Amino acid sequence: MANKHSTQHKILDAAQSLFAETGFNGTSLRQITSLAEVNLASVNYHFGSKKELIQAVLQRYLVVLMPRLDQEFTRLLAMQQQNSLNQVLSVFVSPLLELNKVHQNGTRVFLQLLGRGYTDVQGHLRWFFNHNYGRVLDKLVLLVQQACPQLPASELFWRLHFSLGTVVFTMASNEALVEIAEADFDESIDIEGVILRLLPYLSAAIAAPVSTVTQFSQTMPMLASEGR
Amino acid sequence: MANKHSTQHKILDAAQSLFAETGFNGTSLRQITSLAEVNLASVNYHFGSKKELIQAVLQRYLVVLMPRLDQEFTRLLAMQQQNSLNQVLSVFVSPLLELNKVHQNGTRVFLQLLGRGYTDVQGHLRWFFNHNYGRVLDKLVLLVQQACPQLPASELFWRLHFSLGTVVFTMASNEALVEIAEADFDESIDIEGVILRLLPYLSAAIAAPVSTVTQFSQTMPMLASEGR
DNA sequence: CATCAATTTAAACACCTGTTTGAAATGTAC
DNA sequence: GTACATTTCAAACAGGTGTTTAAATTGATG
Repeated sequence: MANKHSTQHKILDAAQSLFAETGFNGTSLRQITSLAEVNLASVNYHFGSKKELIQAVLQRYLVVLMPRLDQEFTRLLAMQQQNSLNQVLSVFVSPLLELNKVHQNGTRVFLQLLGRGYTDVQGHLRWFFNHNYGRVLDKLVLLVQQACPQLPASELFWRLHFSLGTVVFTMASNEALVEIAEADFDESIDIEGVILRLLPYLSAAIAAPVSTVTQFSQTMPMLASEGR
Repeated sequence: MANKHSTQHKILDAAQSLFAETGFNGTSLRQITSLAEVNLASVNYHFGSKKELIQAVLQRYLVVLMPRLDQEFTRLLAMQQQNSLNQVLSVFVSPLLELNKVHQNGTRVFLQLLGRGYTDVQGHLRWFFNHNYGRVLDKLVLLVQQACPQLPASELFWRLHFSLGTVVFTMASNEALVEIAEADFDESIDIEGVILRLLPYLSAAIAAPVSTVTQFSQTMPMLASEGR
């Protein structure tokens, strides 16, 4: 029933590759069933609808990743001494890379899918995610707040969203970027390399000094008043 | 012919709102012509195809923005003394905000469209952009390279793309973010405020110290060898 | 007003979409 | 082997997609 060559499994495998590559909206059920070599109707038979298939594809990774993250966050929160921002962000690395045990290239595929979830218009996915895993991410916010006590809450809010954008966008366009990078710099770069390049970037960004300039109009007033 | 209520203009206006909101693939010509209150066939008559319409929507902003950026980049490159990273990034602010003269909320809409061009699978757009404006962005890379001489070229490539992701994602979800921010922190924030918050974030991120760790496997070998 | 080009229009084109149907095939238990 | 539930299958469904066609309308020029 749940063996590796069952119809369900073949559909999930085919779907995740195509979803990651061309997005949820850009992938048709016929493409999926054709790649999986199963009948078109079997998607609706086994998963109900395309929406539920999308959620099932993501759930395969989330049920592994989120408990691991929750465990790490809880561990850091229980620490006596202050955690550095680098320490907080580093706890993502190991749980993310363990997704390679779920499936070949699991880490890359999952992050790509996550990006698709934000950039494709998939309202049901956002609800699904917040409803099931919102509490885990609350712990992350708390940890970053402790690591950067000098940051006002509003500034932290924006910077965490900036960072989410960095990750999500990078993963959504991952293929293209890796292609260009390998052609231009003759470096073979995998998902692990990208994650390791992200860490110092995000650490420095989130902990950046807060700007004293609050209004552009103060420095260049002629622009701010026009055309809006 | 080119007046504000011509069929062409009405199509471009309707198209840019829908494209920004639901992406290029997620928007149908019938939605566009319905919102613009013109006949369906007029899109193909005036623009040729949907692809060319997408390019025309972006071109309206690019022909304003890119010469301005080019001019600023050239000015900075001609300077005798070294430019700081902050100075380099700051030259984006004024040209971007001037897009509000092209159209109401032009800055936000343009940045949203730019993001859609990357996340939707639009190969023709990438070609169109590189072919027409590749040389301008080469100057930017040169400027950042001069401002951060310690950064290897490949590291700089990735960080510039990370930064593009930050900007694009933030603008794509700008409406929602501003709403939450205003409700939670009682601050009124517009596109200008967001751009000003981005500057120190991106400056610190791009200039971050380069990690000495090049392979995660060096620190946790048991993970790297499994499942890939 | 007549002529000719530019534009708008409704209709149809061929193809793709997710989903449903009912019969055929397969697996399972007695 | 017979009965029953599970799964597979080809076909059709209703609706959407970008694009094309040819006729109707409009605009400008002489």
